[in-house]
Amino acid sequence: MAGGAGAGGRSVTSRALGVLDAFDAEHPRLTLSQVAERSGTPLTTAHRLLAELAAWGALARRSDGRYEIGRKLWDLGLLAPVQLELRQVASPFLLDVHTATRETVHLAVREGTKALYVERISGRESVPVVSQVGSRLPLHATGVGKVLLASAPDDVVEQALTQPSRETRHTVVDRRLLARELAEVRRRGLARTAEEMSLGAASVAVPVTVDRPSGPVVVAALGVVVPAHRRDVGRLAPVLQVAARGIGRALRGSEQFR
Amino acid sequence: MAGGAGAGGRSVTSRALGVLDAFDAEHPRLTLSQVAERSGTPLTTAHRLLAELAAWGALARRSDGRYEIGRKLWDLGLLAPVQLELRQVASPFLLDVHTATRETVHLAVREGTKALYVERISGRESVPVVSQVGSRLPLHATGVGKVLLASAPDDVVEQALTQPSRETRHTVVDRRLLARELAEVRRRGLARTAEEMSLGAASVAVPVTVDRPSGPVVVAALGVVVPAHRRDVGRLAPVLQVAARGIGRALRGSEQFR
DNA sequence: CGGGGACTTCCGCTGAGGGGAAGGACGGCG
DNA sequence: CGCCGTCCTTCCCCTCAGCGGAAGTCCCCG
Repeated sequence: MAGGAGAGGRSVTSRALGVLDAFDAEHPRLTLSQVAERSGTPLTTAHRLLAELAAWGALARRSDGRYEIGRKLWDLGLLAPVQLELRQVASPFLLDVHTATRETVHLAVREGTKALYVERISGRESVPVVSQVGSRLPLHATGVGKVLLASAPDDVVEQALTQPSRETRHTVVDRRLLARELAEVRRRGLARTAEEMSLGAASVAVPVTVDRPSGPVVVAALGVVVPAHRRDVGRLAPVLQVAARGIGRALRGSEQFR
Repeated sequence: MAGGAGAGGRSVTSRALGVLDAFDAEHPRLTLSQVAERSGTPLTTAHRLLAELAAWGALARRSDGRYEIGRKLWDLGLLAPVQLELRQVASPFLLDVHTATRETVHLAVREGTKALYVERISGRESVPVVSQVGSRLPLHATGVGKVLLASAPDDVVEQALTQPSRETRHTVVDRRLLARELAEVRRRGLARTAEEMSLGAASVAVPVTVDRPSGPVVVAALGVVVPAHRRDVGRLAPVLQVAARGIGRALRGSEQFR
């Protein structure tokens, strides 16, 4: 093929994959020109690549001309063993928590300076929240995030406390305050937030810990999101802690998860 | 690029995607040579493509040399709006059914002559079953399958009843018998199976119906899987029916779902 | 009715990529 | 202990797949 020398310089098989990179959680449906722009691919090339990918089933083309991820990538994606073991082991426990609370339950792991939500259960009466399986949210503004941050290496904490994003008017962005909160989380083994990520929602989260020869390790965080006005938030902690301990126990002795 | 003239003749951007085709539910982890063989790609080429895909994050390479689907494809796959609306609307109802029964709950749609499982909830005490989100199981051997088949067009029924696969020794493979069962399913609005897909598991399923101007249309099937020895299977039907009706009602007025 | 933005089709030139060949790295066997 | 079979990796030359500029089509909007 020619031209490749142009801008960017993807080395990955042609630009095909670059085109897929244009799609993300904020941009799940794109028009031809959006894809071309976002991926830095010349329009003509993007046009052909999209057509090929669509023919293969990786993308689907809607009647309005927009492209979106298709069945084939969905299928392939489901085969990815992302935290597979953790999710399988934890799912029943999340259900238990949901049954007990009727609220939205989350399981997240730390990925860099983000909380990656790997499992989620949400009922009809639960508060609507942004998180979905696959979401990555900031560590400093969510319950599970604070729990994960509290056990993260210093350099990660350092990064996370540098210019924390303001998500709502309640987000704690003061470095000292956040540091103090983290200490508190470590001491109590429990994190709380109140409308720091989305208005109307509060959360409680606890660490999921596995005992290793070298000592206990936090491998995930388990949390519930409740309406901000709910007063009995304290009641939720014990339920979470029991579940988290159950998960930790169930994980022990199993393969590694990472 | 050269050689392309070889066997096969993929027209999709190089062979890169062909290589991904080698991965499926039965073969989620493959070695280089397996990929090469399964995709009909020369070993050398497969080697390079896998390396490129791995560098991009589409694939991950395990320490044992096997490749598996990586984080990137997982992310992309989650963006696919496969039955998105149906799943979002139905999830809370599945939770309700699970809460009431403590058994594995499934939501499936028909895809050709297969039942595609689009949502699933499974608790700790539930019977272990093969189905997962993304699984495709035969229509004639599962509860949700029978429900979907009962409302399928004639040619699909025709195909499904031709050489039905034998999954266990209890699978009904006799054409007349299956046809009679379908009639029964239509009449009662309810399907049952007993160890037809996996030993030890029985199931009950009902259709999820949406009222259209042209009349009611079955858009999905809702089912539970229970231990084969459980005697009160009849008790489950009402729960399912209430939930199915709830889903149908919630779906009405919303966009279409294919 | 004319201008502009978005999409589609064409096609010639070229360097990206196909894949044969050869070179490790194991591991089992005689 | 050396030989051979299997699997993975590296090299590199030749070729045509595919890049992308240009021109054409559609449709909306003023």
